[in-house]
Amino acid sequence: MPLKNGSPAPKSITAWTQASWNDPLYLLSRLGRQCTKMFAEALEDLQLKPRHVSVLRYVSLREGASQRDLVEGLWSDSSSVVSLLDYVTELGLAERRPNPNDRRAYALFLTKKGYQVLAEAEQISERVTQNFFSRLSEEQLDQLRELLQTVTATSPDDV
Amino acid sequence: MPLKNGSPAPKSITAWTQASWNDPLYLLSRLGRQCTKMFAEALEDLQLKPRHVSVLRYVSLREGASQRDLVEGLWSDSSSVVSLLDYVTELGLAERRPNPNDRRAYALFLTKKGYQVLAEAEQISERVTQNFFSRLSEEQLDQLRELLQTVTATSPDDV
DNA sequence: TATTGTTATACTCTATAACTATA
DNA sequence: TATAGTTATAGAGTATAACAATA
Repeated sequence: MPLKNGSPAPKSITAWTQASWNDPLYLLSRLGRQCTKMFAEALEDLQLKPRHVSVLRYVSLREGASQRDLVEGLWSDSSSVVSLLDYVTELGLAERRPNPNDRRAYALFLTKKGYQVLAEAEQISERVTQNFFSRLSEEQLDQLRELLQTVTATSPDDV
Repeated sequence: MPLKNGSPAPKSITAWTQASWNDPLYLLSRLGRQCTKMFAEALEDLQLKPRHVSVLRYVSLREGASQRDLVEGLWSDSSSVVSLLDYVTELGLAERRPNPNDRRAYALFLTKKGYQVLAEAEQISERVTQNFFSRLSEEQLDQLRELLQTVTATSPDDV
């Protein structure tokens, strides 16, 4: 039986899911966890988690960034960033170099291997994206992306 | 500077966010965590977490359900369901009654207070929804809901 | 006095496996 | 032999506060 908003829930969906079927908060929360999990599984061969890919991405786009920059960029906290960087550094993907202008801070760089692994991770990301959103047409995926961008840009915490 | 797909990233967005600005996987994952956190904070006065609201919702729509039903419906596992139910039961919101047809299983019900608190939680959910998606028009929110429904219905794990 | 990075710690969530009582 | 529920436990993720070195 169709509900007030949106499409009727497919038969395969459980009664519970029907209850939350029109709740965008629930849908977003659930899909967020689900796609993170899927991405994490696809990354296993690279010994990386999605958060590590975020670190590599960030550093690749802002060579010489400090850990403080990472904290703000990753929507994270300083102690988490320490261990994320410890990890990718141990894998030989990133380096902490001294910052000549501020002896407290590091200047972060990817190694050659770091760039290679990041490229592989990005390919995996695209594969997972195609898989996860396979039921959407290209136009619909563009639409979804734009809507999510709009919400992201204006969420209370902001970015 | 506009990127290949989607809208250009707003000025307030950090360089890092620009990097992930067109990655629907990242957007979904980030917004999912963010809205869950926001909902959790709004629920503090009721002493509930989002997962507890899911439990109440589920039981309210399937009176007499077993814990096993909850496990499947909540995309969870049996031990988590035990503690979630312990919690809402201690708050006097739900009851475990014996199932007359199967002495291994419970039949779950909400108390009168459970229904009242669920109603309050649903109001809070609507408030958070309005707030979180405030930049979307009603039509856009409907669009987003339909897109998320489409993705949900067909994700590999399925429901 | 404020900031960068580190360590220690604790709390929540999630996942697993072993167990009981019933079927 | 399989299923409903429980317990114990361990791992990941997150958050906080205290601290050292430097600004």
